[in-house]
Amino acid sequence: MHPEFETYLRRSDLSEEAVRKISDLAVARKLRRNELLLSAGEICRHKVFVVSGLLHTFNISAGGTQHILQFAPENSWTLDVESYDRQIPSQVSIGAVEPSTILCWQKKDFDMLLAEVPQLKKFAEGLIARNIHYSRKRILISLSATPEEKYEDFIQTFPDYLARLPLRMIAAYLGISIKTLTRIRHAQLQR
Amino acid sequence: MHPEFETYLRRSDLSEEAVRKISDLAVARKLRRNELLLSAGEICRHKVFVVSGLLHTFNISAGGTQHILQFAPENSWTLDVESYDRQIPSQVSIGAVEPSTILCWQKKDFDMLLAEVPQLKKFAEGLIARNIHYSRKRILISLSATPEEKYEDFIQTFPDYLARLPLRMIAAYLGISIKTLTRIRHAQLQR
DNA sequence: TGAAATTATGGTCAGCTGACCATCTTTAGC
DNA sequence: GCTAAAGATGGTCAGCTGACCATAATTTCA
Repeated sequence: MHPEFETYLRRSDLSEEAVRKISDLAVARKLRRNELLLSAGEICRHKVFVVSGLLHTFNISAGGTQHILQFAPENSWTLDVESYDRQIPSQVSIGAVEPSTILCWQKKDFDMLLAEVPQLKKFAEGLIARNIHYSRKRILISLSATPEEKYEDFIQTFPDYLARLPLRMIAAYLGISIKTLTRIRHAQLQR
Repeated sequence: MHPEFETYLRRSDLSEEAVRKISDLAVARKLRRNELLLSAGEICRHKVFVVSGLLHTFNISAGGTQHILQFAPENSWTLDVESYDRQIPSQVSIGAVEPSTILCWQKKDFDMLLAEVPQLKKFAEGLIARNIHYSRKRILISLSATPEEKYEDFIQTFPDYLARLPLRMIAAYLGISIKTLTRIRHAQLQR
């Protein structure tokens, strides 16, 4: 039904039965470039898996500046976790950076799957742990690193994003201005 | 055995049997002011509950500047999550800001409790969700807020910390210099 | 393919921020 | 209670950073 997703799940040691059960409840959807999956103010009602393409979770501040909380490339998950968990309006938007294909589960269906498929529960816990570890790292970097160190860490951590994202989005993710990012890159060229 | 902790657990609807089972495996410990519970480089081997006092999780960067990831007041939990989960050396230290009393569980004991006490598992999941929501908020603020907005948000979110913490620690938590924090406070006095 | 939009870079400048140092106040701990 | 340490504030200054504007290159999509 959703072959790429099923391959992804099987790699994580889920049984064929579990894979089928999960996959059967997913609904596929395509997003055009710049199309929004979730707008700030709406309630996030779906768990989302990215089959192909690239999404980003962002917020536009009062002055109109964009700030990016997360990128979600193929074979990753995304949603606004607070809005999804509590079913309250989201503070952020989720949109497609590239044309993308995604799978969506209704919250009630996914909750049911988590309750009935222990392997999925275990798998989800692993994702959550990774998420927590990475958030900690990001907070520590935002506290301690210079703009140049932030950029260096970014291209080390996500080597392929440099070619897929406009620089202004990298700046919006790092919390520095595009001008500062350009200056860093210019300085690095001199070396 | 540990009355304050047991009261805390009971408030979260854990059965008396569960409370007893969890409490029985805890070992109490006292920390003097500035005493370290975990030093960077060590492996975090315990789950820790703060009965009284105040701990902080921090990192000292190359230049000698302190950066604070988290405060843990009475009735909260703390540990270095990545070091604990993977049993690898920690990048951060945990120390007592105030003289404190804590409870410690060995990782293997707590893992056993999580497996055998479903109510505890559920409870822990709630804590994890709160942690994730707050981390997201903190990342968004670090990306988008001015130093003054960060300070305002801090005293809104943690009203009582202002009286318990030296300002330099608040600055170290917000990722701004003590000088900038002083300037903000000075400016606010003028109004 | 071609026109419009987006993107990247550079110049300039104001001003915020942090580093360093000194002073005064408060707190800790014996 | 007393002494030493820690903390908070202020002055000064260099320089990093972002805002604004212009230009050139690239990409999108009709």
